[in-house]
Amino acid sequence: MDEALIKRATIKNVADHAGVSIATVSRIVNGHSTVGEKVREHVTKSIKVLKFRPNVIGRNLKTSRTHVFGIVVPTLSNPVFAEMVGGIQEEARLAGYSTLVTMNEYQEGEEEMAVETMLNNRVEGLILTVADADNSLLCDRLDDEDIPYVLLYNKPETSKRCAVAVDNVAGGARAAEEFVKFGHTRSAVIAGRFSDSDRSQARYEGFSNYFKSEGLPPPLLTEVDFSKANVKAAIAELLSHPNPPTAIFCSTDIIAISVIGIITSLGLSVPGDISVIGFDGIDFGQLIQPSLTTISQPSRRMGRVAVQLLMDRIEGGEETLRLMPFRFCAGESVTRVKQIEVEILA
Amino acid sequence: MDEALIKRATIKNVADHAGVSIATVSRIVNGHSTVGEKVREHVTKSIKVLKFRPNVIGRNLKTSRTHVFGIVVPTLSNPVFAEMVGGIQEEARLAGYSTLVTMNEYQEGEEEMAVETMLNNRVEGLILTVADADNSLLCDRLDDEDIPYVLLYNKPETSKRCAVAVDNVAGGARAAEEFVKFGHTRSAVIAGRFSDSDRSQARYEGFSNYFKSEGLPPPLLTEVDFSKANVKAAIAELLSHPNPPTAIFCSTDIIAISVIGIITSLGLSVPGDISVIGFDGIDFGQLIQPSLTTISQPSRRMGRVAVQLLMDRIEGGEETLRLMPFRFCAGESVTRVKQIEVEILA
DNA sequence: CTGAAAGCGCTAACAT
DNA sequence: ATGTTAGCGCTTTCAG
Repeated sequence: MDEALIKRATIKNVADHAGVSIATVSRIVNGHSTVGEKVREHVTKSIKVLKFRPNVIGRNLKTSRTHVFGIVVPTLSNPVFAEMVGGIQEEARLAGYSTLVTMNEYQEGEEEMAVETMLNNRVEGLILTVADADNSLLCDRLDDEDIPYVLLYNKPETSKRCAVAVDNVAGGARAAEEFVKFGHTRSAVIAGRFSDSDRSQARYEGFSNYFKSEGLPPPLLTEVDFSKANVKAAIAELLSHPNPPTAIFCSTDIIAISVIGIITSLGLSVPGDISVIGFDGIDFGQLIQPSLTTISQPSRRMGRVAVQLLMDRIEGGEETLRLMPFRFCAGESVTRVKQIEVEILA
Repeated sequence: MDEALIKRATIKNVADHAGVSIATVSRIVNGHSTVGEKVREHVTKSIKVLKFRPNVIGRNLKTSRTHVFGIVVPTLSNPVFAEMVGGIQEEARLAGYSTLVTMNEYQEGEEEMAVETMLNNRVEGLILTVADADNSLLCDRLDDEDIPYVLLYNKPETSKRCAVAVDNVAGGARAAEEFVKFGHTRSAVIAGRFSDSDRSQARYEGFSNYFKSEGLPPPLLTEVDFSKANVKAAIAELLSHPNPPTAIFCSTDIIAISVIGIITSLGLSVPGDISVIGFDGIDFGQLIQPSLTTISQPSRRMGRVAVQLLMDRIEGGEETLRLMPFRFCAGESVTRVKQIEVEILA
């Protein structure tokens, strides 16, 4: 439990080995100023021989910089987050930053500790997705301690926290518009728990409002966690209605894919009997049959933009919201409501 | 570009504020030895007031420990890796470790640099999945520099590198056995590029060998990268055969899901016309219709075990291979070969 | 029970 | 062009 850190050559070892001062070695390692050609060669050889690897910890302590960002996501098992982390890393690496990643699996407790650790490690900023952007203890503390951070996917409404997000309400409305365009009047929303995700709630609102504004009955709402059993029960419940919905909007693609699988396994057809729209735009949606119609977020790009915004922040930038465009992605999971349905209604 | 690190209270500030020495503060922060009750209270208050957060960098420099592991995976977009990273983090956190994660997107170049950065940051060990365990420049360097690491998913054959993996050959054979049991004789394998994945190759071998050992014709092999277009072409090619295969084994679930989608969209049925088996056991396989029959790896647990093994290593442990059991996961994507097929052959 | 002091590996003035 | 030196924030003997 003691000397886990591998014993490695220090800058002093190199200096001694090469017969120069540590300052010279430092200069060479960091490509600074001019160093005599001969000396440079000589020292470079010593570095090779001793397998010298500059100890970033020493440097960090001296310079008070770590070049590390922290990332906090609910889970990596949802590809939408995995993708965004990929984008973040791409951009961060370009800027010379590494990333400390943590997921909270939708448990607020873990989050606390993980962020604590990150802050103790002096990450220079954080990128995170929280349950509720306007009402987050974590963000409160970050604000209080003046830690630069940017939210990803969250779109704060009442607070003016820095964020990169799509307009979830508009996205939900877009889904509704599509259903209505195809003649659907009886709809349902299967959404992730509102208490776990402000996005889920916003998407529902946008969807619901559109139906209302068209004079159509409001959608039936079911909140679910991400277990399949849960979704199954929700579907069963919906189908037991005397006049079941012909269109289901899901707050995430994972739920939508699950819904399609369940409906199909029940001997019904998507979109033949029921049309489905998801939200996120994960790759899997395009792999399955029928392919998923969805409101697609540019996750990878959002990750990259978040890094840029975070770096701006650190430099004192003031931009607070970067709204990203979502894209309606037409798949095969939506179709015109059956004529017979229309007749029955008439 | 200069003072990105937030100015925070140091241990000295706390000491001054509380009117004690920094040694005392340190003791309290680390819960060491006995400290007078009054002093402790007083100092604790100062810590609160000044929002003191111990600077781990200083500690790391002093103690030569970082409590950080590095993780290198090909991609996070494949849930099998996302899941394993989840397992790693769970276990690592329990042991008081954080993790620096990097993905190489199957590009060897990025990997080099990322690992370099990790080593400079003095990670205490690495957990990685490489293209070819027995033939990896990265592992060579790690060996050379005596950096503790454990491979995950890779199962070294010729080298005795430390690894946590399932028996991919046996897994492939298990898939073949299932097909044969159901009367299939003409098979195909759609596998990830062997040059990208030694697992892919091993799974193919196991599958292929089983067929041969049963006196059946060897499977048709197609290597693909992870683009859908690629898989589509592979399927088209297979179906154009005069006597196309009735069973397809895919080296990963992602490929399998893609294959099922494509076959279905072609108007054929899985498993009605063609049976499919995947490998990995990702959640999505159970979400789709038909649910995927697959050789499932305990990814999350493997991640946890990898952490344990890595810690053993660091302590001087010698264990080199932890073989994990795969689980045959029966879905709905496999069925008995059609009688008519059998007749045609007869 | 508490304080003084050395030093982890490195960078960046400041000398020369 | 190169060397000297003072810390960065912390832990940890060693004294008292």
